[in-house]
Amino acid sequence: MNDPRRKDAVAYLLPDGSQVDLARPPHGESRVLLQKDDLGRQVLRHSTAHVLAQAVLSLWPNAKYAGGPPIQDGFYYDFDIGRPFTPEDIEMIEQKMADIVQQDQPFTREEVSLDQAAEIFKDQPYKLEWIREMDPEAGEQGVSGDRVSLYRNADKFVDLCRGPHLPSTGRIRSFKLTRSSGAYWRGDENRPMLQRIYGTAWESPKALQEYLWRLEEASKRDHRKLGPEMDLFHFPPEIGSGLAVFHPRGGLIRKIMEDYSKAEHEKAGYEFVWTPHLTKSTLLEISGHLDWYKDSMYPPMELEGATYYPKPMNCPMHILIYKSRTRSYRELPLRLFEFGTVYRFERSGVLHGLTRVRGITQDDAHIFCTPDQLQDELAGLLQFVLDVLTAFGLTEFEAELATRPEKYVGEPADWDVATEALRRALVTAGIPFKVAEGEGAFYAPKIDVHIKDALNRRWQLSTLQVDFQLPNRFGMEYIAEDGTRRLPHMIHRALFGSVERFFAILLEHYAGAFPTWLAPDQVTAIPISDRHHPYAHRVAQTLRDAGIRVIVDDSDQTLGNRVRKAQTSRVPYQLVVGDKEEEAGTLSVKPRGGTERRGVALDDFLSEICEEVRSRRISPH
RNA sequence: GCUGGUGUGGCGCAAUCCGGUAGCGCAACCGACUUGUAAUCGGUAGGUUCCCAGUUCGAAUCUGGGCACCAGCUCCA
Repeated sequence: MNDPRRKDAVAYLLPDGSQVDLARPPHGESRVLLQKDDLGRQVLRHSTAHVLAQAVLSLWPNAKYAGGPPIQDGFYYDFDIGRPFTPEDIEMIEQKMADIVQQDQPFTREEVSLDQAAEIFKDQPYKLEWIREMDPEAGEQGVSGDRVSLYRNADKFVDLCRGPHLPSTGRIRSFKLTRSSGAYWRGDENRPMLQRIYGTAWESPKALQEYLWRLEEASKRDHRKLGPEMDLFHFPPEIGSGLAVFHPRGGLIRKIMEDYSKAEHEKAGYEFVWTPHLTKSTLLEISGHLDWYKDSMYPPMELEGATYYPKPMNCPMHILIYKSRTRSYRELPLRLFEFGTVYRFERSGVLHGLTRVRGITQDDAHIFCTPDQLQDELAGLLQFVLDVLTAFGLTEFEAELATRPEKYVGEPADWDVATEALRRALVTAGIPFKVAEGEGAFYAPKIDVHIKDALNRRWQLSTLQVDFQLPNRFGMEYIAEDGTRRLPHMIHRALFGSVERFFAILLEHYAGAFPTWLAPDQVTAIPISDRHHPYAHRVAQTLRDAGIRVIVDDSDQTLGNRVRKAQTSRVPYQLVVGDKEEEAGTLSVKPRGGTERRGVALDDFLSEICEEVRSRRISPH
């Protein structure tokens, strides 16, 4: 069941063209036909969640049930049965659900008063909590005033619910319970932990199979698996959770990413700075970060009467560079860039491979400008972000405009100016975006740029923030044309977000098969027999002289064995050379995932691959 | 941090429930084969069963603590 207080109610279009508000179905209409669209799926999953709760209640009559909405790809429902669910429990529940579906029980809707609802759910403390909080005046949940809607199926199960539902449980075609785990009641870590069961439901067995395939594919290309397997990086337990080491091949990919990024930043007018990894507490007191984030920072070191912290962000240090001398309006915008590694003590449970680490390298820059320059700077910056991400083969963008949170610093009027500047930049760039109310940082509103990867998963990458607070706190100024001292505006921005996270996303996006320009090994040369070793090495040297990364597999193995290894290693090109090639000075060229071409002149291949690398083409051919 | 789960040669797994000499495949190494496009054959070596305590005649297995990882919750400057 949905949290009745949800405000994101959506309308659902019935087959006859009339609209149904999911929060308030019209009188007499409690049924929606199953359709293969998002809203149809919501209704399906919502109904399946009811069946899940019904199954749990029938197996554990004393179970307390809380709520269970449809979610991306499925649904969940929270319960309290006094202990966690075991895998055997889940199997049993799934079987019970299948029975309920088989029985084709009709869903029916009714309306009762809040008092009647409280009586019906008198043994259900979680339901009662919701009922008590419903405001009869607001009429949010019920049909009107103090009335609230319930859904039953076959008099065997009743739930507080806004609906709508499928006509009957028999309409549920394909579902599967996927996992269970603890979840705090109402998402509050100070409240009891319930046991949540997750499931998925689809309009056809085929759609379910496709979904399960996607899950399997995601797990196959999981960077935590591919990374060590491809010898790119690992997390040594001796160093500690969330602290990765990059191996030569991973380090090379990282270097290529960073080199490209630096070259683009240089072209875009950035200047490169470097700042230390430790700072006295003084700096963080001025910036305010110590007040806000002390709990998620590495603890302080006391030395010679001073207190030092590993830096949790780079911004204040860049500000000190700005402040090192008087700045004129002629110098602005001043753009300071650094690959800055920062340390944050993320809680142990949130760490996740390279996507959530404790040692984070940001492609971090701070732009200081005059108020007049702000708008142009933002528009140019947003385009720069899209251009750089596009070069890495990420081409589907969406953005979020995150506005002032409940806890913030500064003047609301400044926040409004900054937010509006960001909004206009989004409109200029023409990126689809939605507003995330209250999701901004404590000191600034921001734009978050999301990309979609090859499996259609969304990742948040870049962030752009307009900050009036830190310049204030640090007393920054510039000398304006009229000779007066003015407060500069400050833009925080990162494109990759974190190099580690971006690395992981690329690894998963490409399933390890990096475009040639990023691939640590670009070519494998395979001599057919011992007598072709010299030719293979000559070919390799010619390519290397042109900057191509080549390995020669002259190991004592059969040709088939070495070809297989080259294929499974995801190297973009394999070159097989034997008598024919050596005599003619040619190659047999087989691109990763393509078909071989024999008799290719070495020079031709060389210019092809060099052009491919130069243009950063995504797939080899 | 919280709830639950997992931890066995480099990798993937078996033996764990019910305590009794830790096994298999791949990879590695050695040898033979000299190959025309996804796994040649034969042999060898490799283990503090995550760590520390405890129970026991005996612990990979049971108990306690720690570390690391996994799923989710909460958090994410």
